[in-house]
Amino acid sequence: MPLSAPARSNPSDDLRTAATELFASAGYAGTSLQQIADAAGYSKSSVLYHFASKEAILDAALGPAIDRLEAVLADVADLAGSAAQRTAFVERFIDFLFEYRLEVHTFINQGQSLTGVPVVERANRTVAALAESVSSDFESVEEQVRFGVALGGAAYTLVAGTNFSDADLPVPEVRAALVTIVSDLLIPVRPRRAHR
Amino acid sequence: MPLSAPARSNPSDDLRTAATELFASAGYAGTSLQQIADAAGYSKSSVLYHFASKEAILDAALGPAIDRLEAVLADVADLAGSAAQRTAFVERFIDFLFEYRLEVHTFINQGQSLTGVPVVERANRTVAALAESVSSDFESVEEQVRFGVALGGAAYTLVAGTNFSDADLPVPEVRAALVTIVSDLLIPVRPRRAHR
DNA sequence: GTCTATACTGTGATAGAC
DNA sequence: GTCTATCACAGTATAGAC
Repeated sequence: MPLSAPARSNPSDDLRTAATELFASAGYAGTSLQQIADAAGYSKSSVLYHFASKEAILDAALGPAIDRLEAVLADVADLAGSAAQRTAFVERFIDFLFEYRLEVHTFINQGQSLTGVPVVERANRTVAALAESVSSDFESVEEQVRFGVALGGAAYTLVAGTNFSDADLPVPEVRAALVTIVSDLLIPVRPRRAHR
Repeated sequence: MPLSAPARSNPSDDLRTAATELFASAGYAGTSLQQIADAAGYSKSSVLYHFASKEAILDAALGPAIDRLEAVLADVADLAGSAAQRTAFVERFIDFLFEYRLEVHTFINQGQSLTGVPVVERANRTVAALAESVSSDFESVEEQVRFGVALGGAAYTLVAGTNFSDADLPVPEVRAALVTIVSDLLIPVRPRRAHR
């Protein structure tokens, strides 16, 4: 590997990036190998040289996000304690959503229709572990629903850009608002946070 | 029309129902006319006798839900006032989500990838009107994010059944929990609701 | 590593028999 | 109204030239 290597990514990364964007915007079933090839500037066959199949591309697209979520999870596995620790966890989780919003979008919106695909099953397991970490046992239905609304709502908000939402909100403010809202939703004993 | 007509629906309804379920579970792009035909017990050509195109089936699948949401919207158009009125609106909205959860699922999860499809654009306009009705002008980013989390979170929770959620929660309790949670999220001046 | 050419299957949609 | 047969095309994937 030459020291003065150009900044350009390798073909696999180009293809993975293009596929990640297309899977989020047009859906996995709605994206063809030809579209991925065109977006990355290769031929359809080149795509299948770098990846064994379309499913392998999905694997490469979602894998890093799951790795990152597992890392976040490992960091906070032991802390179930103070409110400050929980807030720190929420912040890290929201940051994860921002960093991997395309992958989260794909999982949230299409995970159900991709049941049985190994990488999606792995993601399901990781999210289940996350749920257990947040509330080691859901004591009430409302608590469980709160978790679902917080996760689904936050993930959806981050990604609803081109939908009915007016979109183009300032990122720092959205992040702060989400931290507040998700914290409120997840922390059962809720000392009111000052906001505004 | 004979008075003693059997309870069985007409073919168009059978096909529309089958398509609604398949669009929600496998996605619009992931559902073929053959699958719809098989599910309803007809041939592929019969499907295209009752509907001019695949897009026309999507139209028929989503249309009634949009009609219903518009009705809910019309009922509460004038009331922007008391907290009790807002709670009544939230209850009606949650009931709408339950009644049309398959259609809402399809719209929420795939609306973005179906940009340009007339029925989806119509749904986008209706939801935009809903947003304006709830908060005629979003005064802060947090308020706007709250709306997104409430809508996306509630809709997602109702539908996440086969996903990471353990599912199979009792409907009445989920409904009550959602009313509480969404009310908390949407009502800016928040006198704390007692729960549990 | 990248391409063209090709195989094969499934797609949405049409024509026409019954 | 429902079907079989057929169409043109796009889908994933493979083979082989360069």
